[in-house]
Formats: sequence, C-alpha cells, structure tokens
Amino acid sequence: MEMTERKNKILAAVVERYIQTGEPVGSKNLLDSLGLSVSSATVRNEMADLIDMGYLEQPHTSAGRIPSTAGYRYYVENLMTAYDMSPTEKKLIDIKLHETTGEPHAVLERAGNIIADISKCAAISTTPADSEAVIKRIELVPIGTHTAMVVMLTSFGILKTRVIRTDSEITLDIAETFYNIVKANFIGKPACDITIARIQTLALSLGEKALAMTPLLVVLSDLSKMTEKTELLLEGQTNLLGYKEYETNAFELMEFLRRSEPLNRIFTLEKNETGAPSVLIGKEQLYRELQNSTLIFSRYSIGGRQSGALGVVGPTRIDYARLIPCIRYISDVVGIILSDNAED
Amino acid sequence: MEMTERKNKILAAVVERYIQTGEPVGSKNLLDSLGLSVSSATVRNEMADLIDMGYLEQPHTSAGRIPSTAGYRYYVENLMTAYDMSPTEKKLIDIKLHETTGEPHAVLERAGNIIADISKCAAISTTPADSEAVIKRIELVPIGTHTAMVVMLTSFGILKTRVIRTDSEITLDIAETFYNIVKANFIGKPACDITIARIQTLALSLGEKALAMTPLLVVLSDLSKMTEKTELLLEGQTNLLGYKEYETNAFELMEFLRRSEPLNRIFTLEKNETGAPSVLIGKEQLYRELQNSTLIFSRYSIGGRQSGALGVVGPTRIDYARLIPCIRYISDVVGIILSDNAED
DNA sequence: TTTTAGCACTCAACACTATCGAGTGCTAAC
DNA sequence: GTTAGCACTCGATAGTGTTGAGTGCTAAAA
Repeated sequence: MEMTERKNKILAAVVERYIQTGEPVGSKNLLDSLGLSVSSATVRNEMADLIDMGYLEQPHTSAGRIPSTAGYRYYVENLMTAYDMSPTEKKLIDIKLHETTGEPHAVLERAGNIIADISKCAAISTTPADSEAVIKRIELVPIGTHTAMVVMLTSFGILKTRVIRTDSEITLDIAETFYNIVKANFIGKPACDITIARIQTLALSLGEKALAMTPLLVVLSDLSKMTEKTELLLEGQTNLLGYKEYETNAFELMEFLRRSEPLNRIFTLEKNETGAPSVLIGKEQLYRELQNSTLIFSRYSIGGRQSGALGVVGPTRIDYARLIPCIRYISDVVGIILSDNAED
Repeated sequence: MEMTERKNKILAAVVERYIQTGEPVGSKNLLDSLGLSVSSATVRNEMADLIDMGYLEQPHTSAGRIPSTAGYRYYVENLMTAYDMSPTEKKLIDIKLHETTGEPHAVLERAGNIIADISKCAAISTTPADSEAVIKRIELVPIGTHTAMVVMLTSFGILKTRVIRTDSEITLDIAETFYNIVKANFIGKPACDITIARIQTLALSLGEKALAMTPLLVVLSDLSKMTEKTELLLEGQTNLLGYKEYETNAFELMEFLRRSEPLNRIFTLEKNETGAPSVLIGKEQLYRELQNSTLIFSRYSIGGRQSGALGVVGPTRIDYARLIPCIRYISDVVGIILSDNAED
C-alpha cells in the first residue's frame, strides 16, 4: 500500500495530537484538527490502512490510535515541519550559555538546564573527552610547603587540575626537576602515554629524588586518565515524573540514565555526518530501558572535531518538531563556546 | 497521663515495626514482636492511651496505629538504642572516603553516595563556605599568551580556580604587577573585601595598565564571591521513588530539595552544640514540602569550625537508630579529611 | 484496680456487576 | 470512493456485597 497525501495528513495529525494530549486519538476527535472535509468513517478507513502499514497502533479495540515507533519515524523524516526558532529565542539561549565561565562542565550544565526547561524532559550530556589528546602544557603551582596544584592542559583545551599533598617538601629544586622531566617526556606527547609503567621506569632513573617525584608523576597519570574519561551530566530528571508513561517505571529509567557506559555507547555508536541531531525512537533502541522513550542528541564539535554529546530523553511522544532544531542549535553554540575556550 | 515502662515498650515496638513495614501496626500483630505476655486487648488499651498522649495516630478507625511526629520524637530521644557501627563498617566508609582527591566537592559527593547507599534515601550535603574566609594565597598560572588560570586559596583550605582569556597579552610585566597588587591589597585580608567597587578604585590608580589588569581583578572578585557561596549536592534522589509515601508527590519533594536556599536556611538555623546530628521530624519542620519527611543532618567541622553540612532525607519512618550514628560518623570523617586538606 | 475474653462495629480492599460513552468495523446506499 | 447508520467493543466509573484486620466497649476474672 502506498502513502497518499491524505494518509500523510492524517498520520501527521494523529502524531501531533497525541504528542499534545497523550490520549489515543479517535476519528471524530481528529476531524476538528484536520483540514479535510471528509467524514469520520473515511478517516477510520484511512487509519485502518495506517495500522496495516505499521504506522499506527491500537491499545485496544474500542480506543483511538497512537503512533507506533515506525509512525514517529515516518513523521520525523517526512511529515514534520521543524519549528523555526525565533531570533529572540536563540539570543536568550546564547546569553544563558555565555554567562558561564566557558569551562566544559559549567557550559554543559547550563545547557542541560536550558534543555530541561524547554523540553520539560530530562537533559543528558557528556563532557568532552579525547583518547588522542596531546599534552600541551603542565604546570606545578605551589600552594604550601607540602601542597601543590598540578595543572594539565591538552590539545582539546581540556584543563584538569589536582591538588596534591606530599610527604617531602616541594622545593624549588623539586619543581625544576619536575619541569625538566615533563618537558623531556610528556609535552607534545599523547596523554595516554603517561602510564604507571612509564612512571615506574622514569622513577628508576631519578635516584634519590624518586621519592619526592613519584607522587607528582602519579598525579599526572591520573590527570591524563581523566582527560580520556567523559563525565555524564543529567538535568531535569524529575521532569519525567510528570508523564503518565513513566508513572510506574520512572525509577528504572532514571537508574539507567545514571549509568554512563550505555549512554556513552549510544553516543559513540551513532554515526551521523549530517550535523543534524540523532533521533532514536522507542523500540528502535538497543536498550530495553529506553524502548518506551525517545532520545534526541547531537555530538558537539570542539575545533571541528566531534567530542561530547548533549541531548534530551523523554517519552516517545516528545515534541520532535520543537526539540530537534533546539538541540541542534544548543549543540552548535556549545561547540562554539568550547572551541573558543580550547583555543589559546 | 504518665509514660509507664510498658507504654515505652509498646511505643518502641510500634515505631520499629512501622519503620520496617510501612504498614499500620495492629494490636495482635504487635504481640509477636513484643516481649510481653499480655493480651491484645491490653495492648489496645495502652495504644488508646498513647493516642491520647499524642504519640500515635490512626489513619482510620479500623486500621492499626502509626507513630505521630511526637511519637517519633519521643522514640528518638528516649527509647531508641542507637545502632553500633561495627569496626568493619567504619573501616569501609573510611576507605571509600579516602579514595577521593580530598577536595570538598569530591569528598562530599562520595559521602553522598555512601549515605544514599546505606539509607536507601536521598543524601544532601553542602560544600564548605565561609563568609569570614581570609585570603591566603593567589596565583596566576599562564596557560597561553592570552589565557591564564587564577587560583585563590582561603583560610579554610577552599581552593577556587578560574580560567580567563584576556584581550591584551599576559606578559611577565602584567603578571608581576598582578602579584604586587594582590600582595599589597588582598593577601591576609577577608575574601569579602574584594568587591567590584574596590577594584574600580584600584583600577584608577593603575594608569595604562588598568585595561589589562581589570579583567584579572574582576575574576578575583568572582572567586571570592564563590568562597562565600556553598553548593548543594544531592545523591540518590531516585531512591525516594521506592517509598509509597512519595508515590504521589515525589516531584514536589525533589523540586524542593534542588533549591539550595531553604536547605541552607535549615542547616544554618539549627543550633546544635552537642556534635550529634540534628533530627528534624515530619511536622516539626518549617517547610510544608518536608512535613512528611525526616531530615537527619550534621554540620561537619573544618579546623574545629562548623562549615558545611551533610545528611539524609527520607520518609518519617526512616531508620533512625541506624542512620543517626551513621551520619555522625561520616560527618566526623569528612571533617577530618577536609581539615587535613585545608592544612598547609 | 488491672487484665482479659467476647462481641459488635468500622472501614479499606477486593471482586463483581451494571452503565456509559468514545471509538470501532462493517455494510449498504449514495 | 465516500458516507450514514448501526451493532459492537472495552476502558472507565460507579455502585454493591463480602472479607478480614483491627477497633472500642463491656462485663467478668484475676
């Protein structure tokens, strides 16, 4: 069976109506919002066809129709007219994002707040990570006689710091040795090169200074490990409690969202060259816990390179037309801010 | 009416039973867990007295009893035998807390995880803040030609950093001027002295260097403001979804917990010299949103001085005997770790 | 005076039934 | 191909009866 213009109209109307109300949509009910001068019986016939085609579902015989996963998919790809964000709206988002310090964590947290606010759903994001990061700079900032802060900057503009207390005093001599080692061994090299094994080898060649230096070098290995690891941020989880689709199983979804591995997996698995957000709808998804939800996300780019991701999770009847452009825009702005921040 | 030994026993049994099951406790039901050889009728008579005295409540005529706020209060203060944490248990907590970097945020996050895990409720904590903090040290770490990190350390061992990008290059000369200004004006002074007004005055005296210096000084004012502001950490919120007392209004409570002002207000208002955790039960509380919950918290001390707080929020039938000692212990350990961290 | 057995009473929870109404599929006429 | 009409379906809602855990009260026993 082929999709006709009328079927398109009806499917779009059902999807939009259902997104609004969350109630199964009946034929009569639909007539109002439909610009067609046909009877409800005709609409019913068409809807029956749409069920055959797999785009609609019926919770039970005497109820209206709701869109199936395939129905949403068809809607998103063929029927939806993306909401056009007004300049004022964009400006507001710009301002809110620029209010932050520009550090990835802060920017993404703010982005999450904005997304949660607009979508009334949960926002997710991951901080940028780069397994191929190159170390640009390492600093040792003395804070006390036995305390110092180690700062590591990588090619991605990711800045990690760690305060360390040592048993032996941090003298000028120690600091100098530290800088020498760092310059000779780490600057300009991949962060993943700083392994414990490497440090042990280095320590051997340090003689009596090994005792004082090792803790400092171990911190470097920790920091480099941190640049490879992303952090998962969640905002507006509680918004989900308002939807009746999550009445019984909000807990399950929320627990799932807290686990970073599966989400990271989803983000990295999804190949998407277009720059448009990825949309994963209901049953399309790999993880059972997400199969009655939709995930809209976009990987943002720092310096032209995809790094972290940000997006929104909600019921399958999420407002696609509104949120897809919105996630795209926020992802772009976040990318710009973080790229700026990464530049020297 | 006076409390007799038997009334005490019965009240304690009702409270403990209700904490376990969440179901109203009936007279017959109670006989098992009660070490008394009396009939259910006697127990009923006693329970009727306890209702008159305000310690028990009845959801409806033909149901069992549940403790009232006053009942819990009496239980906590007179009847409860605090759970004695085993050395192994303590050790485990020690280890988990020491695994962190020792920075307040990290330690408290971990503490929150532990509390959420033990209590199956939500953990709350606030990072240390000190309105009377004195500036101990300020550093300017060059990162690029136009980028630098400003580091501020205050008397509380609170370390705040901020990366800044400037229009004018950060030369050695600029850095030197910065250190001179800082040394002359800020080191050893209260953090709250660094106001925008003060900076404007300073800028006037800097002549042509004002343009380059002002942004750096403004960052200092931001950082000093940050040392005064605490941050609220929440862990294990989703645990609350498992309790039927929050079936309908989990959203309201969770939204309330996200707002830091009221919680900070509660923490600072509560005077408690004993060192034991504060326990705020149900209707005793100021905020309507907490009136069917209990809050157990303790202010931890850094360097002998009360700063932030940490604790747990759950239904009024929270496990007092277990959690009060637990919060106390964790608060002590957190205090020790953060004091260590604050020391130079 | 305190305790207890006994009994009538209460009320949430549950199962069952009837009714309502939004929505359906089908058919025959347009 | 469209539509009016009609019988049908089934969730939701309300009403009814039953059950059972639990109560308060009373009068007798301790």
